[in-house]
Amino acid sequence: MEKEITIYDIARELDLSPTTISRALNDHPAVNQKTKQRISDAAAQMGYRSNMFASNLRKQRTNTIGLIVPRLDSPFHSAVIAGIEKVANEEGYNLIISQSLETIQKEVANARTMFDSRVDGLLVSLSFETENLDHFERFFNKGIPVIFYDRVAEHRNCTSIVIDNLQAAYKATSHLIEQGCTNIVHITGNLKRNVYADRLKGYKYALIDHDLPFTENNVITGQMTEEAGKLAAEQILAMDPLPDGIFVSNDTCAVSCLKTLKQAGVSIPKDMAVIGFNNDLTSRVVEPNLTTINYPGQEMGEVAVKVLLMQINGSSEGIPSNTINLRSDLIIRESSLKSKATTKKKSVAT
Amino acid sequence: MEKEITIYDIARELDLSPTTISRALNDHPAVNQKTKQRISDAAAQMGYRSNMFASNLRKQRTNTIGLIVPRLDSPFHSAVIAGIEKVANEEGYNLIISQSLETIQKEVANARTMFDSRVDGLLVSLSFETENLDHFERFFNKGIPVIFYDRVAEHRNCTSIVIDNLQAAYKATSHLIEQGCTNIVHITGNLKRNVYADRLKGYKYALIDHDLPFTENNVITGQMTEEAGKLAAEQILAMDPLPDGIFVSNDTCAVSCLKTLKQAGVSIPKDMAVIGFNNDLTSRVVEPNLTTINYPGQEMGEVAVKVLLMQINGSSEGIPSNTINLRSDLIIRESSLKSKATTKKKSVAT
DNA sequence: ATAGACTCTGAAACCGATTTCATACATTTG
DNA sequence: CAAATGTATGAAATCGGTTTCAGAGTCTAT
Repeated sequence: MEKEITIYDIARELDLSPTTISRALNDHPAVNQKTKQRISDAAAQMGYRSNMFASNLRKQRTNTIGLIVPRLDSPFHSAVIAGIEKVANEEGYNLIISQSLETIQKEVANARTMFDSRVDGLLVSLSFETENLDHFERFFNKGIPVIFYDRVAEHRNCTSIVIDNLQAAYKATSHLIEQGCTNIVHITGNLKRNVYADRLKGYKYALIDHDLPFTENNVITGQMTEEAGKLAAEQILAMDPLPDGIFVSNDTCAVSCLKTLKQAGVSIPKDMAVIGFNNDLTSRVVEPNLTTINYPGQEMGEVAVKVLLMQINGSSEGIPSNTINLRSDLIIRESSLKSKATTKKKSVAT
Repeated sequence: MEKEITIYDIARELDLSPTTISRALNDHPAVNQKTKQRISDAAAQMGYRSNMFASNLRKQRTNTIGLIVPRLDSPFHSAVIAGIEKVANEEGYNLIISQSLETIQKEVANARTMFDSRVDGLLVSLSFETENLDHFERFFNKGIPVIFYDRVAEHRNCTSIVIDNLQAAYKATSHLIEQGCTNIVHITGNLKRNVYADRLKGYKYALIDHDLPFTENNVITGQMTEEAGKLAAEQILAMDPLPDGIFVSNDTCAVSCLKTLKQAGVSIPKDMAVIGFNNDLTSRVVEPNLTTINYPGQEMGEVAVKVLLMQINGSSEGIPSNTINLRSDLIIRESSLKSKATTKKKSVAT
């Protein structure tokens, strides 16, 4: 186990050329079956392992995909990463991960590192601050596939993986309206990001379609953190009249908001019905249990890698699709049920 | 941006040898300062980027560290990974991540991939199933540093990063006893893993030191998942007499157990006081809020990488320490307060 | 003045796999 | 039977940095 075995050692051992060894190990058709078997056996017996660097250097390919996420310590992104790792691993690809911590500066630096690491493809979920895609230009120029998921941006030759945020928000808001809410507040994140912009639209269209007025004053934007939920609750408590429904763009924030409202003596859902987004564990823990949108994180990760690998291997010819929509569900729990209807599950996207 | 620039291109441009270019870019002392500056300027201007594969191939070093975790979608491991990524990134190291999904079979496969990827060092938190360290032998043999964190195992030349699980569990259990509990159940995970074995010991010693009997029947082992918490609660409800305190080895499981007990009509903390472990978000959401051990995940990740990098760079000579203990705190909340003491924070480890 | 030390630069070998081009031999076809 | 086709293998160039060894030029000390 001391010295590394190379194809030259195997070649010497079997009295063949390195060329043939290389071809045999790559299952090249121009090598005799019996020879292949001999070589394969010898390689295993000698404890040979391919040197990826020599191989990559020559092939100009790395078998590595890069991933840039806003935060690693988020339930949603953890689920996505778990899905990504699973598929990448199965397909024999390495995964390099880095986080932007929601800043454009780190996102740019990460993109550069990924580029220098010569990843074969890149998966990205954008930071709050990102305004444009200049830092990915080099990838586009070199034809390295880039796929955006969840927090996406439009680009001529990039595929995006999302859920139908507009429709999900529309259903959530409509559900509140059906429960009798007429004055609904929406708490959401940075509207530069499609996920929040689309949810706002869904909220707005639902109001309009049900002949309820839409007003900017009922939209609170923030960081969507635990802290932000608390602040939003305080803002809500200062409203006059008080709203009777709240639709929040993520569960962490929704739960913290709900808790703060409760502490202030608001009865949920009687005084105010609340809906979150993501179906995190906390949505099932908080009391009352939180109505929310089930967001298929793991599946989103798996799909993203699969599509990326197809693009890397050039086998995505027939599939021009620029945006892939995953299904999401409205999960109705106590926090939104003003009427005593039985809990049910509604499917809202394609 | 089409063709890649190499040091040969720069050499030709400046009428120097590739040798000098290489040395200059690596800040080798034997190159004149002015020459270095010229080269550095030209490199920047020409858009040069080093080819890591050529470099790695020659240097037999990869600037990459590997990470094997049980699950990527766990709040604790997410925090650790965030810490690891932060430091690794700052120090210019790439990170390759894979998950064992708690199986020995995947852990072995992951270790092999990491080895073939020639990582410079490896960080590992063991799976439930792992019995021995045979799959890391090749790393030991080649002198590639391996560091275990959280779920660790003893090995002559491996450093471990942990918290003092025994002491934390001892304090948690003692706190329950101080609150008047005399019949305490302990819910924990696979006792092959140090974290669970040590917590069991801490629980046991606390009982003994307070002259309370220890009995196997009060120890429930399981998968520590949401589901496992529910099952444990059912098992507890079938006990006669019912216990008056429960110490659970993680928050997810504790919360689910607490919820199930509440639904069955048990009053928390009056009938049963409950303590968890980890200080996950859910511990602050559940009602009553869960007393728990604060577990410094992010810090653990940061320390683990720092120590690993010291070992990689051979600068850890003076530091023989084989185990590094991080501080943890008992965070007292409502779920354990039978008496109406004010909430306080106790520090329990060094 | 000259050996010895010091500073800076370059030629060429090297890391280990892949790939192009050539070739030797066997087999098939007209 | 000669030409064409197919099969199996190898020599050598290549990917792009790094490193060893040698050497040229400059400076210090005896």
